[in-house]
Amino acid sequence: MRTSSPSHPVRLEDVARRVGVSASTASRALNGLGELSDDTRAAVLRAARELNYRPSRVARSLRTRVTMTIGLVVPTISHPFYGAVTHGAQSVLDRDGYSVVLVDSGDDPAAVMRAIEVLLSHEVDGLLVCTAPLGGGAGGRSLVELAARRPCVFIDEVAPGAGVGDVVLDNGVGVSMLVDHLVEHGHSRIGYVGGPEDRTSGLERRRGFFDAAARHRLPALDGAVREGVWTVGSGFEQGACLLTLPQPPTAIVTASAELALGVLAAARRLRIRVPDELALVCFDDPFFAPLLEPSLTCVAYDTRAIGAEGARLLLAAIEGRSNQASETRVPVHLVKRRSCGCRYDPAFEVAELLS
Amino acid sequence: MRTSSPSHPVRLEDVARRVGVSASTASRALNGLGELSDDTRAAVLRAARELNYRPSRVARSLRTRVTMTIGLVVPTISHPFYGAVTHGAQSVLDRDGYSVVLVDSGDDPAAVMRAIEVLLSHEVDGLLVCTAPLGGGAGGRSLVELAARRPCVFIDEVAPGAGVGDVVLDNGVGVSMLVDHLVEHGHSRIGYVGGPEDRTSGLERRRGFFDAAARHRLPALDGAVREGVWTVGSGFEQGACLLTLPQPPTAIVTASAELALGVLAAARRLRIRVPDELALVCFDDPFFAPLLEPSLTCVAYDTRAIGAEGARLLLAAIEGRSNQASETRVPVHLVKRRSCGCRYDPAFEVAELLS
DNA sequence: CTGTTAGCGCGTTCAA
DNA sequence: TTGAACGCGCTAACAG
Repeated sequence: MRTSSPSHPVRLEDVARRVGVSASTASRALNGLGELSDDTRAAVLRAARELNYRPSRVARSLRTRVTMTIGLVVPTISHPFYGAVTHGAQSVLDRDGYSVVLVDSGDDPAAVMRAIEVLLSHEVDGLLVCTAPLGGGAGGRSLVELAARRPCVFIDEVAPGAGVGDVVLDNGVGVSMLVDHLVEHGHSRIGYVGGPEDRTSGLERRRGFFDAAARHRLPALDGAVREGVWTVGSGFEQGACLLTLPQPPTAIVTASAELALGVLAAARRLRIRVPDELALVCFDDPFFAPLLEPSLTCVAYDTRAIGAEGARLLLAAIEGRSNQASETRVPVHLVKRRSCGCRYDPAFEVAELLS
Repeated sequence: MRTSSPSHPVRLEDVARRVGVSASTASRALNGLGELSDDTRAAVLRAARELNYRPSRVARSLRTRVTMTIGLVVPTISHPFYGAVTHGAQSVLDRDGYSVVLVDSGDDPAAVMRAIEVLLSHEVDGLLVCTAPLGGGAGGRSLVELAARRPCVFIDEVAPGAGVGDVVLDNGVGVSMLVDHLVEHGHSRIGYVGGPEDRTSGLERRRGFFDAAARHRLPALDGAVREGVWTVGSGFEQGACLLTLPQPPTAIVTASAELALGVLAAARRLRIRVPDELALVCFDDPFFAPLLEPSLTCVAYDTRAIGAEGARLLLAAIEGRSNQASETRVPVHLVKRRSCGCRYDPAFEVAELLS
């Protein structure tokens, strides 16, 4: 049985009375505003500390129309990518006194909408959205409208015309690096396993593959560019298809780590040795990549920086420091290990683990 | 340049005026309270929809002293464990209309305190804390005080005397299962690599190891029980120590997946074959465990269920349905793969991947 | 430099 | 069944 203790045991008025000043003076002292004598200010601060005064944020928010909260929408917080994005964003926001209201919406566009609605109803000062249907569709329109109610930054997703900016990985460049490297190893029959193409990352990575293939004038292989979902199981299925083709590719690029794991499993099942009979490389650099057998050659990037940069963009817009929408591309780089056919430096291997 | 649009374009009063009733009547209609005629209620609801009315949660919160938010404190949101806990908690809370305010505090007790302070200042209705110094210390006391201001459930941490409950893994049972299984394989020289023992999981897992070792009357090996931190690098270091002992163990239990990966790397570096020369098993079942070479025998559990159960406990306390603190233990189970020396069923292997 | 007043938007008395 | 009045706790406008 809980005793119904008041949520605000000590109010500003209590502090003021204790010192013998008005509430507005106490408010000024605590917020460091206005001009007032040093001794009353000190007295108020002391009284506040003695009484263990904590301002009510909701009362303050009602008055100032500022909640000091940011809404964050992610499709799957349990995925390390979004976890790291969240970490990066949260640390930047926290430094500026903002708190994060998190909604794990899943991928369904309708759920994303509901998530944004909920966040707006909490009167968040801004929105960080890590998933969104691409513009143009029915969902796209209303998303634009929703996002217009508050400053909004899209992460890992370009949303032309909506929001105050977006921060996206250099998807095309990353996949190009992977293809280039396979070509350096002498491959020309290269397959690709991608993700859903209704979203930026799936779309841009596949485009990156086609661009690189065209640049190197690689032969177009029948059925060697496949689209799956972002899971190990899907990678296994698509990989098995690719590897049982009449003329299977000698190398495969995947659009994510999970897809690569699936392809690796498929190769093992078919007794195809990696990298001797099949080179395998992927976008994403999971922390266990050096420990796979063979260790996985990857395109790596700073996931936390994505969230941090998104948060910075958003804060700039909220605080009026930014005037126009901006698109930030986060750089990626190639990490050569053994699955591509490279020899792996044992010293580097250990260094990677200890980092 | 942002136009300073009012954050609440349409207020309850606007809806009321449109229908021609008082604000209090409109409030009653929208909240389904009081007794009022069906037609006015319908008219109010329609007007609210037409005007696209959204109640101001902060105004409501100021009045009702309920914010419909729950504070969640995690040490590292980018770790899949806390990501999954968050996912589980969020989905349960969302179903009941609560939103999650997330703070990624890190491990430092002082930072955890600050996180809780921030959440309390936002007047969250309850707290879910995934990390906490064990009671007794200086931090323990003030934590108890902090947690007393709002219903609080501890996750993955027992906090005797604080909060309305906790939900914790069956740590001891899990480690016992691992030891039992190694003994079945004929091992008696078993080493252990654990995590920091200032927290529940590190402590209980090590105790579980000692209990199981005593039960099986295993010989006590000098320096074969080691304490590290929860990283791959630490596992590597501790594993290397263990494996270069004059009489190294023939099997190693680790308290986490990261530690196991480190030990695996150390074994490879020392050219010790797993499982032929060293059996290796661990607490935690990461999704890539089946794809390691050899695939890793683990203690698995439902991570999301931990968060979900914590949320349920908290909601029960908030809504007054629960009367006393309760401790929930989440069951664990053994997943046999190849690193322990078992033969791995290929059919099972594929089934695991596709799940 | 300080006090008084008013009101953010809502829910909940009390009275009709 | 409905309306008028009040106040949650705070900050901003205006006076002094």
